Amino acid sequence: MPSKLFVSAQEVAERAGVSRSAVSRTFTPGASVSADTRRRVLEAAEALGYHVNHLARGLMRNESGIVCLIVSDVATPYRSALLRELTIQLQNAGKVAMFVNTDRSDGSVDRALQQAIRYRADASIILSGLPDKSITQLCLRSGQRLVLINRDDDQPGPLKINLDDYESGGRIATAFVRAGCKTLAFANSEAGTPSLMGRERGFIAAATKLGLEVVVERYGSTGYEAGRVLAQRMLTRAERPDGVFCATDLLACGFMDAARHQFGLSIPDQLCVAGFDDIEQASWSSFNLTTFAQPVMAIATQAVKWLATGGHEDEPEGAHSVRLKAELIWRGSIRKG
Amino acid sequence: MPSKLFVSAQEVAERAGVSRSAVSRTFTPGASVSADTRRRVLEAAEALGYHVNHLARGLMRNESGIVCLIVSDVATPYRSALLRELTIQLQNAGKVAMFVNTDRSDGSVDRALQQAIRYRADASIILSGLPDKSITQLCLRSGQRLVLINRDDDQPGPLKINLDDYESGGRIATAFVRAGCKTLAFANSEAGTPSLMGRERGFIAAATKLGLEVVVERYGSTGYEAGRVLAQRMLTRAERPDGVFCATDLLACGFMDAARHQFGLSIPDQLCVAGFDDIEQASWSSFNLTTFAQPVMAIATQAVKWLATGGHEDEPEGAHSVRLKAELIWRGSIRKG
DNA sequence: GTCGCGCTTGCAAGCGCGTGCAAAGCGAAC
DNA sequence: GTTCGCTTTGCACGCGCTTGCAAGCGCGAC
Repeated sequence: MPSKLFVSAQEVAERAGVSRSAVSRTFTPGASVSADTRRRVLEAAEALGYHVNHLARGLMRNESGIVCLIVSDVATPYRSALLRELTIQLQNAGKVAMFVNTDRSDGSVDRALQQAIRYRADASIILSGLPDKSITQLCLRSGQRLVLINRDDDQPGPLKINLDDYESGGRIATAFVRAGCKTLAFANSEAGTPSLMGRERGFIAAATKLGLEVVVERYGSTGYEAGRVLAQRMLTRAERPDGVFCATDLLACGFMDAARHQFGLSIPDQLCVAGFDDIEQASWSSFNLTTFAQPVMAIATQAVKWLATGGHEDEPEGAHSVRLKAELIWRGSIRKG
Repeated sequence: MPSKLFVSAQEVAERAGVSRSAVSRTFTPGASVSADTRRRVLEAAEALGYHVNHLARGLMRNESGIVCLIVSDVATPYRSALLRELTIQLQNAGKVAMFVNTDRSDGSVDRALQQAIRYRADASIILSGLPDKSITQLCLRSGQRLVLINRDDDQPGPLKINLDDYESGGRIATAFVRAGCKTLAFANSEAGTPSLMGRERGFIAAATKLGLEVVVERYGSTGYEAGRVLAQRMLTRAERPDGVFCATDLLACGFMDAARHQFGLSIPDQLCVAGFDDIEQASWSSFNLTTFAQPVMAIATQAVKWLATGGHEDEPEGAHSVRLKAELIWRGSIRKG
């Protein structure tokens, strides 16, 4: 099957009339090669279609240039947006992204991390789930860096990037009160991740401080369908809420669609809604959703920067954790105060 | 920095009291190892946290297990759905996905393919753009398989997966006529890819055959905003179209939103709309869009199957090209005939 | 006891590359 | 002409792994 193999540095060396090390050095930034040999090597390489074998290089340098992205639900707007930003910035930093899909099953993330280890990835970025402690230990012992995004794990070593979910919950509660809402509600999924729960707790805390109670309902995933179901449940209550904070934009979209088309409610006149993530659909005029923007770019920048600098072990403990601010994007789903 | 390295087969061999080859064979399916040594090796490996180095294995076997996915606009619903399916199926086939983002710039795809070559990927799957002929030649010469999805290139060698775009255009034209539409229109982007143009040509051909003219307007990308602009242009015409086929669902979403919220039109009573892709949003009740479903699963299956079988060179030429059918999903954006 | 067969196992070569080390080349200073 | 210092170059080793080959082993048949 492998009829013609790839061309090796040896062949380039022969064609250029130099030694193999000269070829190697030509493609190693900072190595000592005269301008003349470099030119001859490059010509030969071009003619033969030579490309450095990064598998072999990774073997020698003990640094593969691979960064493993571990994600579930890639097809989701927020996830794919973050993925996009991460891969672009990784590419700019000279790394290449390896992509591993996870599902909800036990050990799924662990298997993904093992894949990363097998390919000697320089680092892994985890966007979903949480790996077993023994695996992360293995990664760190092996010299592999780890980044946890919105995962809120407490073990030392990995870089942890989180948002101010709790504070955001508070800010939006205030906005609802200003808009004159009397009955608040929080629509959450059953996933129970720290970010979702943070938003919930912050929202409830601020609302009670402002003298209002919050009805909380949790159901299903963080997707559109779950939002519809939550609307079903909440809008048939005796005391119908008139200000609903949905834990994600997708939930909010489902919620709004059900509220309008099934319950005939007008937004924001009869019902105020807010979401979280600022996915593209939130800006569509069918939704025009007031929401918090995930600082996707900043998240990616932080992650890549930490990887590029090698993530020094000796830096203060606090530096392993970053908290970013989610910006409130005002649109039309909440009445003006 | 690399304080503790990864554990190697040598160390496992020493701990298990066997030779290094025995370790290697234990992790090579089909190799000859006695049950006893296998057990001892596995125990030692477990204790030490050993994982086969796939860089080194790839070097020997001349088969890295890496498949490179080359995509632009990952954050788009259709693209991310396809990406998801591909990665899942690749994982199930024992491969791992390497992800390279491209942009609109010249040579972007070529650079991506070079990355694939550097990592000695077993194959590359191209979802966006079209590489230079010289690069694809290099890939094929190097023994790297190539899959082009919806790209419609004519050079031999790569597997080409396409849809029946032309026929789909025809089918939807008939549907519009049955719904009693009098003035048809096609809303396209300026991208001009073969798939988009195929839909356009098929739609026009069928419509003229049915005795109707088609207004064609092209603008911008294939996204939501372009759809709004297209609506702006088309719905202000003297002869306003009452049946519009949008080249993609995102265009359709933008078009519908503008038609409703800006022009106060009711869909499907005053205006029938159809799209293409069947992204998740098409099923949302705000849109309830009649559209063609990309056979995402079938596309991925075909691609992975071809890679798994090694894509024999000696098979008949026709086998290098696959045409799949886009299923028409009936929803509520076209009146019943 | 001997032979032959089949299964295991270790040896050693080599995949393509980076890099330390020493030799070579070269120019300037004496 | 000799010496010194710097840059360039080739050699050879090793990264962690697979695999052909031949030796080792156990066992039944003769």
